[in-house]
Amino acid sequence: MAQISLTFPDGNSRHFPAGITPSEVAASISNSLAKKAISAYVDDQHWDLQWPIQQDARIAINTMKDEVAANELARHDLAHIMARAVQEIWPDTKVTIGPVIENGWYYDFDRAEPFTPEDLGAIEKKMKEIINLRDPVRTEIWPREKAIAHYEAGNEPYKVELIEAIPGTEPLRMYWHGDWQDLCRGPHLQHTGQVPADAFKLMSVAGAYWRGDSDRAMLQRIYGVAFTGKEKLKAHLTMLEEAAKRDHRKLGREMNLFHFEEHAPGSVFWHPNGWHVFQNLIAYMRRRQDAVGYVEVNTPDIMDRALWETSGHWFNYMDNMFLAKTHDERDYALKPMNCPGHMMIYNHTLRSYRDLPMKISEFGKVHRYEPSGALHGLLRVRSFTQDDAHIYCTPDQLQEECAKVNKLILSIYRDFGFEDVHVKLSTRPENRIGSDESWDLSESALQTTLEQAGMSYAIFEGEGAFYGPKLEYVLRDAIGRDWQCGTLQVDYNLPERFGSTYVTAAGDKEAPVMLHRALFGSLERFTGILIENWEGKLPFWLAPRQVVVASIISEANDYAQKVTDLLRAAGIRVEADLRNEKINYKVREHSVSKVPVILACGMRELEGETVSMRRLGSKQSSVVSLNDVTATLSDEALAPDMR
RNA sequence: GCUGCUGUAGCUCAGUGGUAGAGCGCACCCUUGGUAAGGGUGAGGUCGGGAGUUCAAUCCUCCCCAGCAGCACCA
Repeated sequence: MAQISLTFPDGNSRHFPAGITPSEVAASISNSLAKKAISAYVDDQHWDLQWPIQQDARIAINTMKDEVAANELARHDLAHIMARAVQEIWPDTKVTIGPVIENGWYYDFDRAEPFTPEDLGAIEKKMKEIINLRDPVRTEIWPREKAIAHYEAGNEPYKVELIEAIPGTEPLRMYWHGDWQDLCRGPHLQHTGQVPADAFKLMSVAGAYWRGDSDRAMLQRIYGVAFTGKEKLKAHLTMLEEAAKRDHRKLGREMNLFHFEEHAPGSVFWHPNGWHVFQNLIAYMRRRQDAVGYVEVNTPDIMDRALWETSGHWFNYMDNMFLAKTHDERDYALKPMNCPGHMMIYNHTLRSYRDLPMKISEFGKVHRYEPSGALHGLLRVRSFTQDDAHIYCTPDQLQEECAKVNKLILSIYRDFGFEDVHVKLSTRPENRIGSDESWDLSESALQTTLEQAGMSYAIFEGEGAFYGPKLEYVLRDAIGRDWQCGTLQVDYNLPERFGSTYVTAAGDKEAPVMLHRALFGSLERFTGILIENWEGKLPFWLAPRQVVVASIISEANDYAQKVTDLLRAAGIRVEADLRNEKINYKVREHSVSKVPVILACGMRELEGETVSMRRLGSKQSSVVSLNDVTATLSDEALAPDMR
């Protein structure tokens, strides 16, 4: 029999007969390892204990102590166990797919009746019964015809479709958990009793399209989470509760920042506090852009159909546009993007190569009719303000301009505490315009930018815009959902559509390359992300109310007012709280509304010309002399770029 | 847009086929209290909108709107 060589993590190799399984390998090492083994990594591939190994490989045997492997297996087995439970309770249910995801798994079912929250409890109970059976898990490779015939006989059309989509060269693997069978890549545990019966929970049920296609059937997806121990499950659930507390929609209400109305779905009513943050962000960005040579413009919100036809939006973006009918004979539309307006400004005069690169920025409010189900607080709205800019440059300048934008965006994110930013590079889609040479150029400009900056990034093949590739800078919300914020896109298309040119040194006319870029992305979304990131505890320079001066007894009211006036004169956003309330009450109220600094004034402070300063989140207060307090706080009140 | 759920006072939520309740907040009064809720009194609701069933609808049915979770979408 042929021999193979398996290399263990300690570097030692041993020979085994070809076709040996990890289970047998473990047994050859020790009885206890054989008992404890749950799976293996074979050349870094997660390998079922039952699968034979046919060639030389590196091997590592996993036990329950290998958390990554243990979680992956248990979650996968739980998906099967859940599907089995569902089919035992409701035999008419058709099964589809059930993959492992972060923290757990889901499984999509087709069933006429919706699952209710009570059903989840019943399913969980049934799952625990199945776990207690300690049913063995076994696997076989089946020929396609047999598998298809099996699922046709069992009236499981989704499985038949899945098999038909699998290339004929790939083996079809079947798994059994007891008598319940599923088509599955594996690997799995050895019996159902190995999954942590006390460390999983079914979380929710929601709709999901079959094969992710909105033209196809809507299935019911049940989500579950599972961990290697019940403490870890508990910690996860606690984390979710904590995350819910930093939801920007909740904090926005508590901090009186903004609200929404059903009369304007997806559009923000900014309250004074929230608008202050918003304007502060704009002021910051304006300074950052001014410092590197941008010029700011403003273009109309409503423009004629003809412009949108030229830009291509009228035919390509119509479904997402708000239209404005007027009493005259003209069709107008609210701008969904600022680019066409900037094209008008660029084209208004003859441009020279000496003018380039030209960086036109606008805090432009755009309107997009987003699908109702997509709306999500400040993070996905129908009207929003972009910190938009378009950079017109020569092809020779492209690389350098991309690098500058990338550098600027990272520097800005750092100012807001975002150190690790996920970057996606989306490349040419199938439906695109422009020559392959121009795509080569623009993709490489973006990729080179990231490489030179030493950044890690993910490539999304074919997900670029039809006119050019893009970089997307992604930030995470409180519960781990990703939101695209900044973007950098290369565009050869729009300058051509609008006939934009510049005069070269030789006196010829050539089309400029255009970069679209937004750094915050949307002021609305960025504000929402900031609120969640800081749990509402905005840094001093951004906080709408920076200081509240609270009197402790009414005799100190005049003094508290004097302190307030002093700080206000120094440019601090400050309010006096002279109400007839206890200091405990005032401290609590202003802490809840996230005021960064509370200055308490009683008789002691009055007599000593001091204040008692308490920072948000601190239990302690410190005595600061009146002379020092203004200087300390004025310094903190400066934005990071002004320090 | 799709599937499911939700919509009662400014907020968080209870409740009933006979037109409504709590806590917080708000107003007023008492209280002058030293760092996360002092006490009392009071005001406040077309029970998301429309239609239907009924002697009677906030409650049951249907349609619409909005929100929540997920999916799809996101130039």
